[in-house]
Amino acid sequence: MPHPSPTTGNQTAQESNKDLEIESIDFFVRMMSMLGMPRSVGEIYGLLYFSTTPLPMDQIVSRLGISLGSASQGLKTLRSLKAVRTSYVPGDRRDHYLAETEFRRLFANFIKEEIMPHMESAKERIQRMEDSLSGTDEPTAEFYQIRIEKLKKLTRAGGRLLPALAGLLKF
Amino acid sequence: MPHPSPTTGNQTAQESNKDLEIESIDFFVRMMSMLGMPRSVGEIYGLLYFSTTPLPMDQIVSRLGISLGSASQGLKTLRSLKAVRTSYVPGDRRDHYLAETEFRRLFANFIKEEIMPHMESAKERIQRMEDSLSGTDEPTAEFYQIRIEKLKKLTRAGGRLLPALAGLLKF
DNA sequence: TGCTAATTTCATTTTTTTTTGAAAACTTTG
DNA sequence: CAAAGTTTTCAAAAAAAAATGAAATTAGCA
Repeated sequence: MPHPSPTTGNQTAQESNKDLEIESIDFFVRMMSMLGMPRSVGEIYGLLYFSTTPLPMDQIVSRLGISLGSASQGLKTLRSLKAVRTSYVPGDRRDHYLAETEFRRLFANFIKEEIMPHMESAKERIQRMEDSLSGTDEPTAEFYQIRIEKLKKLTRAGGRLLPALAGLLKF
Repeated sequence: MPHPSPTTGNQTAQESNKDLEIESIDFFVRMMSMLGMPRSVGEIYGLLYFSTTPLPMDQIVSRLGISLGSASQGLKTLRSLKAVRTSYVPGDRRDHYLAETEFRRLFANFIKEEIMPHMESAKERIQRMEDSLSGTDEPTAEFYQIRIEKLKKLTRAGGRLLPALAGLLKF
């Protein structure tokens, strides 16, 4: 089973603990998929999470057996979530990636980037509901108004609670 | 545009406010999809949410233009989330569905049913990580131990916070 | 500046998820 | 208990999402 260190001769630390790595990848693949992220994103983060050294993309590709495209795309996603960052390695032209492991920050970022924008458009949609209701004076108008009010409360609660969530995480 | 009441002659209240209905469906389709639910589930809930009367499945089918299979499957999902319930309508053999609108309860249920089971298996996976680490005495063992500890804290925090979340929703 | 390694992009393919629709399984009632 | 109405199930089709890989782009270095 040939698995030589592709460019740099640096692999000793990661060579062992294959089991750990596998469990980690498994763990994050599931975790990420709960958050609606594709498999490859979980795999990459899981690999980096237990890596003692920053890894260049081509090592991520060869170790995970995924394509260059997936790796590039996945790293882009992880970067935008601030879940990985690059670290400079002298004498190596490639970017080396490192997992960001402060979950509180990661979580806060996820909510801000992925959830809150939806809350905004939800509010607009509710506004449109009210507009479509105004001018109606049928007997059921009150029923609709109550339902709309519930949605408002829901989005209001969400809009306040979600950003506060990360702060509640007492890691 | 033929749209006769299929079996019962009861449609007056819903006939109007098509706009409201459309916005509602749109709203819940997006909301549900954020929670990983298929489109049809959001459509059904969105329709029922602004319906002044309980609706039988065949009306859900014809109003949304989805298949019987989707409707049956979607209602099953919504039932299991306690997001809809059936109400008895005298002289009608069909089940009539009603949206459950207490979001706090819905949310609590969602967390219990859809999220917590994953937390459990996450804990098992972390346990396996620790097992695979024991017996190693390489210099990097401490690094791994710290990472594992972080995961433990994460799942612990999640396991406590998530169930408490619904309680925090001050609707 | 020109050359090459590294990375990104994106049309295509593959995989996964969702929907459909028709058959099977119930259920009520005449 | 049969017939008609209702609901569920599930194999197949359709749609959506993700992965691939090769071409295009970018960036580092001589």
